[in-house]
Amino acid sequence: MAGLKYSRQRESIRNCLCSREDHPTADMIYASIRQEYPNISLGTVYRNLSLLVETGEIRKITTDGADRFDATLTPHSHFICKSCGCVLDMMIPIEDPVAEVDRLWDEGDVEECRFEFRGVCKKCRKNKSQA
Amino acid sequence: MAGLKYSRQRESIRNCLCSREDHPTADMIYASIRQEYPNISLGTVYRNLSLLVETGEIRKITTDGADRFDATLTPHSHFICKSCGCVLDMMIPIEDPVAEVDRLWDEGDVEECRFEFRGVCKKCRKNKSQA
DNA sequence: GTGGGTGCAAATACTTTGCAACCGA
DNA sequence: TCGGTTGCAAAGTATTTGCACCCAC
Repeated sequence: MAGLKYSRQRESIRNCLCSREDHPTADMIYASIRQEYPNISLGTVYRNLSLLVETGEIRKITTDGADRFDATLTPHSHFICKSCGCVLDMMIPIEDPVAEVDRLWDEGDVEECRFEFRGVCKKCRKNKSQA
Repeated sequence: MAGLKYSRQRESIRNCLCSREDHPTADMIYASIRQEYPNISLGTVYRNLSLLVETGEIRKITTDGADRFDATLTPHSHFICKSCGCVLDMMIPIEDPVAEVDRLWDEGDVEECRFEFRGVCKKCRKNKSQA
């Protein structure tokens, strides 16, 4: 984990991710950063996102299609809209089942649990009822 | 959903998936079916897996890397090994939080919840301790 | 100066798709 | 026969990587 040098690009990616509420894909971040650094390359965005995931500064959310990234480290769940694909944070507290499951289950060391909810988001519901 | 005609290939894919305990990728299924039908193409495997997911006969599991498929429809959770990437079924009953969350949350209609556990599987734990 | 970081483009991994031939009802 | 299905290959999408140059320390 040593040998991490400062870079404007990485800093910018970090800031971008912290300042937005959605969970952008690498490409969305790329588009955003390009406004400040028109020469940044998509490869650099991917490289830095991977680095930040490794250091634990951000989280990667694997869904259908492109991966999404999240700078909110507070434990929370995600809601994935099956209609538009958006990802929403759910700060609703749900008792963490990790300890209990780790006790009951003999096949591996359980370290983390993610809840993933699927359904239709408010916007899509509204659009549907108008159509 | 009408107009689904029988095909040996689809039948074979269905059987393959039902007979194995792991959660194979399209490519693993392709390799397996090829022993019986050497001429089957990867495209056909993908097409049929999509069809079976649409009709609800199988489930798609999106993880890092290639998608995996699961013929077990009984509600259950998955354990994903961060070391070898294997996916294990966890039949441990966890109270379904969908209703409660749908009641509390105002941003969308919650229809489904998936628990996803991460950690290190038994095999990898063993290998690690031997090294 | 040195090693990590960058832009670029090529390569990779996974999945979808167009098309003509084929097959089940 | 008719329309769904297949094999093949090409295309598409998402991500990674090799390399020469650049910059922070």
